[in-house]
Amino acid sequence: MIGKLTTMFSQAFESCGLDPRFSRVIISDRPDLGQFQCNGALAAARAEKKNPKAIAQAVIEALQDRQIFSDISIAGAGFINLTLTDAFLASHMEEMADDDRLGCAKTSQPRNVIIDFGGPNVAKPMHVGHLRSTIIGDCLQRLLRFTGDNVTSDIHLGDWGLQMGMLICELRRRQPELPYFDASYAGPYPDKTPVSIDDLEEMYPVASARCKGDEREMEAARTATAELQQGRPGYRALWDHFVNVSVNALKDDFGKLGVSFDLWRGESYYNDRLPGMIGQLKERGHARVSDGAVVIPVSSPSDKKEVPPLILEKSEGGYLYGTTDLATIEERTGELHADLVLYVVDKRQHLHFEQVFRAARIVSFARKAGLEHIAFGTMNGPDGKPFKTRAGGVMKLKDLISMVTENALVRMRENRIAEDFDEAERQGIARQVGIATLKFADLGNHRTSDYVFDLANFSRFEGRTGPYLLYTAVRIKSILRKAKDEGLNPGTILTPTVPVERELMLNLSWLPEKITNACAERSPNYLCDFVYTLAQVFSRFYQQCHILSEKDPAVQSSWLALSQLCLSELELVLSLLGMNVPERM
RNA sequence: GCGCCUGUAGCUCAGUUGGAUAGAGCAACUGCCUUCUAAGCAGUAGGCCGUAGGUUCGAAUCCUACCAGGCGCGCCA
Repeated sequence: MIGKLTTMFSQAFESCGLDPRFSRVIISDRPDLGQFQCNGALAAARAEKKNPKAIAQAVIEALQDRQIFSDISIAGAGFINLTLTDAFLASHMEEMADDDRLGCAKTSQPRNVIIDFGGPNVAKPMHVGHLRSTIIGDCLQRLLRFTGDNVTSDIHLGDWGLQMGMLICELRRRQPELPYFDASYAGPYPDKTPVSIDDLEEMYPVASARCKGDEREMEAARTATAELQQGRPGYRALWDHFVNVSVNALKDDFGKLGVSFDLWRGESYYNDRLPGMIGQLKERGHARVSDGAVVIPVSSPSDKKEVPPLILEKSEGGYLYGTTDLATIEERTGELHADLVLYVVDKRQHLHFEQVFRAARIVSFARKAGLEHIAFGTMNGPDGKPFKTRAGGVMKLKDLISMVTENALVRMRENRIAEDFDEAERQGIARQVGIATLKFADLGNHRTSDYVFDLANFSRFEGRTGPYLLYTAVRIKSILRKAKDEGLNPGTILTPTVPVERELMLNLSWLPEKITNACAERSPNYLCDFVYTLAQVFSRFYQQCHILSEKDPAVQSSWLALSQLCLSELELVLSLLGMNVPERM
């Protein structure tokens, strides 16, 4: 709808000899004065040094199809307020309801987009810190796919860094007799893993602390990492076990969140191309040796701050994650033909991406592709510091999910919801409610702002929450089901009979632009805002217009159609946010 | 030290490219379930948008300075 109106205004601006970029129509923030507004006359007046009211007047007169408006007026300094006729609004609803994409066009120029998110590490359990990257990234892949881009998601597993060396050393300390550590052993190595996921999760913090506290241990870990990266067979065999065990556990976690990836590549995937890449970059004069390390200088004279070079190879021979990141870009823009690569990563890593992106451009790996760091804020505890559990550790994602699911079950029992459903269905509903609580609490915040991780936020069922949205959608499903049982079906959408119905129609008409906007800004919270407002308006409509007992059959079938459209929008947006609506609850 | 980010109701946060009277939710208070699920709806109250200047017809939004907090700054990821 906004698109339609903006197009009309663009033409009007142009025919008045004005720049059409001023013509944007927006949702009115003075609903008492109009449903939509165009403030472009004010901006154009400044550019043209003319009277804004006169420009507004001229634009209005140049407008085609004015019969769709019941009111066009100029107010204040030159605001143009617009109100649609009820007839046009209703016919627009019909149009949306008839379209299986609800009026949301697919892009005519699909891009190859790669989204890199999740970012879990081998041997480290997924914790609440991974939540944001995962659900923001997943939302973006759903969104861009819906708008027509060709999206590939890649988990980019952290399977190749120093933590691997630490783990190798830690296991060697504990079980030195294993064949993996014997350099003279010729194989074959055992098929059975020497460690479980629980072992790994327990070992990593111990190993990490030991290395931090002891320079010799750290040195040993670095050496082991370098040997692994150079292909020492025993270490590679051991590493395979670490990775397999971790990936199985990760698939389980991501499965619970309803998140999937097209590619499960890790840093190790690029290992073989690193030496060649570095050699080539040295030859081409982009990389040079500095303090024993191989680096690409990326600073530029216009920098306000000092930008350190990107280190490709450490002085003792190991690679860093920037090295694989650079190789990854070469592959993504080359073999994978990416037009756009999104990195959904904590904003504290901003400088790192600045370095990597600059390096990629300097060495021409970026080609014409856009490289974007989709930064998000840090998750803090109530004390403003990174979140810790009461015991002082980080909370595992697995435990958080069980907690929200359990909370949902408790609430269902209290409210006597789903009492007569079978156990499996009740569990299913609790899971969906739990996940919706979690995702909405997170996605509802603006991406870049830090936020306080408060367990209460993830256990709330009233107000602006995921469960409220599911509840609203489920109530609509229930009405439609009952209507169907009585032989009542959605029909033609008629002009509104009460103000709240008109308001519902207006909100429904905003969907396509809200989606476009969320995409353009890579901001899931715009979708959250929209879907919450829509649910609120529907709830008011639901309160005021009793559908099943409506006497006038034409009005009743119109209301059913409107409810159906509302449900379709809710389900669409919730699915983009990664939430499923139960059939009943 | 340099750089980046944040500061909006008691609390948690929106505010979509400078617009008219700054919005939600939670918490508080008042009403509404013998009609579609009360995880709901209606209403009351709550603000010097960190502070001070500046640009503009117009600023929470842009610029400058200051205050407060967070984060980052060459061989971790």
